[in-house]
Amino acid sequence: MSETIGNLSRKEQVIRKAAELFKEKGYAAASMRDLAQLLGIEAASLYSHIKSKEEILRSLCFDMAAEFRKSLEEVEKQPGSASEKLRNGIIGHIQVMAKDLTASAVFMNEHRHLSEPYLRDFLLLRINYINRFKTIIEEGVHTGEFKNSIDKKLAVMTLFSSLNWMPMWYDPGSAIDPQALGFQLADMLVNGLKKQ
Amino acid sequence: MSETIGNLSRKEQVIRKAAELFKEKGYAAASMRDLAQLLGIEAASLYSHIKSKEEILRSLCFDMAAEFRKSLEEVEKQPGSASEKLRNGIIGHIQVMAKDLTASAVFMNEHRHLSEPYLRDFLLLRINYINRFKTIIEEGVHTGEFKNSIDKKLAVMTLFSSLNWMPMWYDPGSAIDPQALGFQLADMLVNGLKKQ
DNA sequence: TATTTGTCCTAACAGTTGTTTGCGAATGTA
DNA sequence: TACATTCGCAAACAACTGTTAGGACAAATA
Repeated sequence: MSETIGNLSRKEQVIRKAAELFKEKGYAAASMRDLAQLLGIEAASLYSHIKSKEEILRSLCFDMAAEFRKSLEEVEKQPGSASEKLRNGIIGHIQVMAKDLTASAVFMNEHRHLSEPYLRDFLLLRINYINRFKTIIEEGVHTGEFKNSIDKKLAVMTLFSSLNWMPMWYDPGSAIDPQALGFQLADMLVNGLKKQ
Repeated sequence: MSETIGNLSRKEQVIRKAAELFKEKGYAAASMRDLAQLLGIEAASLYSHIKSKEEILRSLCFDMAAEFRKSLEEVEKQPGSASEKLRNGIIGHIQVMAKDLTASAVFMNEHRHLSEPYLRDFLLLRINYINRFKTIIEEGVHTGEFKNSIDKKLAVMTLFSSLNWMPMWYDPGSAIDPQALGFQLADMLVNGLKKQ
């Protein structure tokens, strides 16, 4: 048994479908009966695979968080100027998202429905990640690469806003592929829209 | 009757508090009993002032939409280069948001819970607004002010992502005031982080 | 004074929520 | 063959959902 259709265990199938549902309707508005119906089973049967609705959300949020963290660590290892690091950080972030747009959307929009103490843990991971980007920006301001006229909190928040909304509008079947998207996004944020 | 504490009718008080609640917990997770408790009354009493939960959401979303529209129309009237128009559009958008950060957050995050046909209407207003910004960007590319290397959809979506997340992190009591925020945001998006 | 309007109440409704229990059937392993 | 595991079901649970009905009291209006 344990058919692992397409290399996915039944539990993984449940979590995947849940991610789609959470993305579409939002965590709170998505019921376990909705989810069961999408999988062609009864709601009670879900509990053969998962412990609770929130366990699904937790696994989606924390798995994504781990991916982001891994990506940033790679970037930090490599030497280079602040703009190069920032550029690589942006590209890495986009690539992680592009690997699972659905989970990314849930990660971004639904994490607030985590209960304590998970919510606290999640937010700590998040602020740590953001602060490491902020450090890169501060480094760039310090070396004179970046303007010092811009508020650093504003800069880093604007950066993450741009990145984190990508899963909401990006169509993976479109002309621009994830890598090119990362390149262009990095260019736009670092160099701006204007010709120089 | 009709005490209008602080110039707000009871209905307006209900809608305001609802906005706070919707922002904090999300529309779907916020119950009418939660809202009633915040106002110190029973859930049933809310219905003396409003027709339904969704009516509150509708009024929040469409009132904000009208403000954004009004602001953009002002900008379009005035002559100037594409970067000037874009800059003014950004500053206007930020100012509208800053006037009501709570309603702005709801407008942005909770509009999807509108039922048809309101959702459709809302999305039409939104795409129209976005397209008018896109036109400004295209104009800038055409006149050679902006790079033509950047995908226009990407550019406009990145712009809106940055703008729309502002209510999530901006602290109105902070050092940077809404106008300076608009200036800096416009500068960052048009000219980038890098020194020129 | 009489009447309307605004505001809130208790009680209740029908439906939905996440989840548990106990069971059965099929599949894989010994 | 015997056994364990996986996967699913029906039925039920207590709690919660948005909302309605019908009434009470006070302030504003006539």
